Amino acid sequence: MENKETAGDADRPWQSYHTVYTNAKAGMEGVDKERVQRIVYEMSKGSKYFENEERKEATIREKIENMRARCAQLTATDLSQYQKVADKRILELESTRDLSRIWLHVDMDAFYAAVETLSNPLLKGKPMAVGSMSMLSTANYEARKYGVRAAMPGFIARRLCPELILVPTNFDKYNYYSDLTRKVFHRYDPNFLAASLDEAYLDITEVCKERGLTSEEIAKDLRTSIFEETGLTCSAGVAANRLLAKVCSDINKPNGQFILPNDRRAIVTFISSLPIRKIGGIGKVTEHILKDALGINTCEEMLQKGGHLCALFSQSSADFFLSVGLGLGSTDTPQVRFRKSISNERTFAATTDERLIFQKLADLAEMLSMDMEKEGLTGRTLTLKLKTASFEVRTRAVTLQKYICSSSDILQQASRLLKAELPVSLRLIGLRISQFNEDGATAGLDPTQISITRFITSGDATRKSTGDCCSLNTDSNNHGFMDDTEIDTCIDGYGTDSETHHQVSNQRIDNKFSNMDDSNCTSTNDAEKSEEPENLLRNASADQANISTAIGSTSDSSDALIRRVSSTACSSSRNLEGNPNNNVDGENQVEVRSPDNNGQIWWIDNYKCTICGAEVPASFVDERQEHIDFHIAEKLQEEESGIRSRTHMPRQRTADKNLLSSPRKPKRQKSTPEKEVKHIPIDLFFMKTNQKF
DNA sequence: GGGCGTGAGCAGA
DNA sequence: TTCCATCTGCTCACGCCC
Repeated sequence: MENKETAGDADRPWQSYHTVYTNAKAGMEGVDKERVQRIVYEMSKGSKYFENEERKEATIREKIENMRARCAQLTATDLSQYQKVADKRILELESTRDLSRIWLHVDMDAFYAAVETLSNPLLKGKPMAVGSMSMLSTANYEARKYGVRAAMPGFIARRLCPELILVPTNFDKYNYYSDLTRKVFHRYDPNFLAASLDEAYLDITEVCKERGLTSEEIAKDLRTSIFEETGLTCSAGVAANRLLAKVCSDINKPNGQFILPNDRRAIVTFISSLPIRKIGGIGKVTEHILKDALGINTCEEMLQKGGHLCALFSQSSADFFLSVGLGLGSTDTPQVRFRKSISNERTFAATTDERLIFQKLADLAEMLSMDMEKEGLTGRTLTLKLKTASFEVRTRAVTLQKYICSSSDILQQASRLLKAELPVSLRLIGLRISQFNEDGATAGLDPTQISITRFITSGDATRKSTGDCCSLNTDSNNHGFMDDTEIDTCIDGYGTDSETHHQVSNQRIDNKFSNMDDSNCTSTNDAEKSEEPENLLRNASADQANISTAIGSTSDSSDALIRRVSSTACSSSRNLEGNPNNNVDGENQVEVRSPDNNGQIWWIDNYKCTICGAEVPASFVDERQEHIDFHIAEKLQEEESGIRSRTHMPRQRTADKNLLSSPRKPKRQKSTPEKEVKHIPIDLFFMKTNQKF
């Protein structure tokens, strides 16, 4: 992909090692790219990761060769025909051009790093990155001068910049500052689209009119407000659509802005020389393919090679490329869209130990179940993701008759999928649930049975799809919907029982103030060391017995399941580093005190926040203060907006069994994103639109 | 042929 | 010393079934 990768490759093999680390990014203009590329290559060479990258590269090369071959087979007549198709399509696309709106894209400058510098001014002016030795989330501009950047492993970054300061992520802080920026955005466009914690799109058409200001003045005004109210700088881009606004915001980074007039000629001129990689949606692979197969380097060339694009790509892809060439993008404010999947994945030291692997699977099932419960989700497609020791990624999916959300259901199905892959050496396991129940129907039900069941249980069924959904396995009515396959799974699957959960929980507590790195997941933590293989086997047997009992629907098993759900759900709040379980003891969790009406915060047992359940020992003075500040700010914002907080709903709902019979909250109303201790999933804010237009 | 399920992969933050 | 993440949306290709 690099220009120089030809004759000198034998002497400088790193030039053909394609990584994202050498791509131009704001603040990296003066970087010695060759040095960075050499170091990245030398540190990666020979590793399994490197070998896998080479395999992937070979696959892409093969794809490109195929495309070239197909190109070569095109006759002049074929090309003429495809060119006509392209010309027609270009006219159609052009007719959709909308220059009536003014979009502004705001991008906070090195957001996480900037927030960390605000909290610790000693970091100012020093090369610093947020993340761990495994992976960096972002780097400040001082670090970028050395070639250090987001998505780079920390150990490589350290080699590039030995004095680099590494700061662990703290999503509480980022959420807090993100909320502050959003209050500002709201004043300019109440319907702004948050693309992530540090990015947003605003339709400023109306505010320009109302205030009688130009888009440039509005952008300047907004950036000033952001700085005054947060102490953080941002960059802005203004253009006729979101695709262009995003490109524009990158031009004068950091702390700058760029205005592209709503004028067709200006847009076409701007886009014509733009490298295709600058466009959102064109990543490393697409760039590689377009460049090497078709010789397309700039957006203008998308139009020039329109015939080839129509010949070689699907209609939707060709449309996207052509619209990029025309500088078209979304101008509408998209409808609110709900999330389509929810997942969890964890990397750990590669292992072939099946007991360990199943234990990690159980952890993930538990975490996923809690996340689903928090959002009141049930789904029926479960996807298991595996990354082998050689970095090969496999996914295995199953679509069920019924919607599930309980950890035991998830684990049963996931175990089935995993068993088929054994033996295998794994370094990552992930679980994803999709195909959500749009209807808010009850977990465990066959979707075809929803209507009639609702009818039968009218007035009561509605409560069952939210936080208490996981307890539905205790409902004897439910068993009518369990099919033979599921019974098989229950009998031979790796279930979990409360004892196993207890051990899992303890393991997490041990790590809860450590960074979110491999150490959380490796097999060498204390809790797992103490878990003797015999105990694991006993637990596995107990799991099977427990699940079999559940099928039998005895009241004992129901109670056990309720206790299990209750104890795990009580620990739903995650700590700052993303550790998913604060559970100490299911028994202790029953007592939950509400915050007082004045928003005062105090600590249960001198370590647990009464509002969100986050555990911060007394010795963590700064962290405690930050935590309190966060809740106070949250409270103030709620009072201002008049929106009732739902922050600790899941905790209360599951902790108090009496609430199991209370009416459920409306399902997945995301107009006000939930504030959690854990960072807010990006997609809750990101109303992703069709990139093709 | 269209819908659905599955698996792989790309992209972005 | 450390040794390449996590989460989500989306597209595409393929096979199966009606």
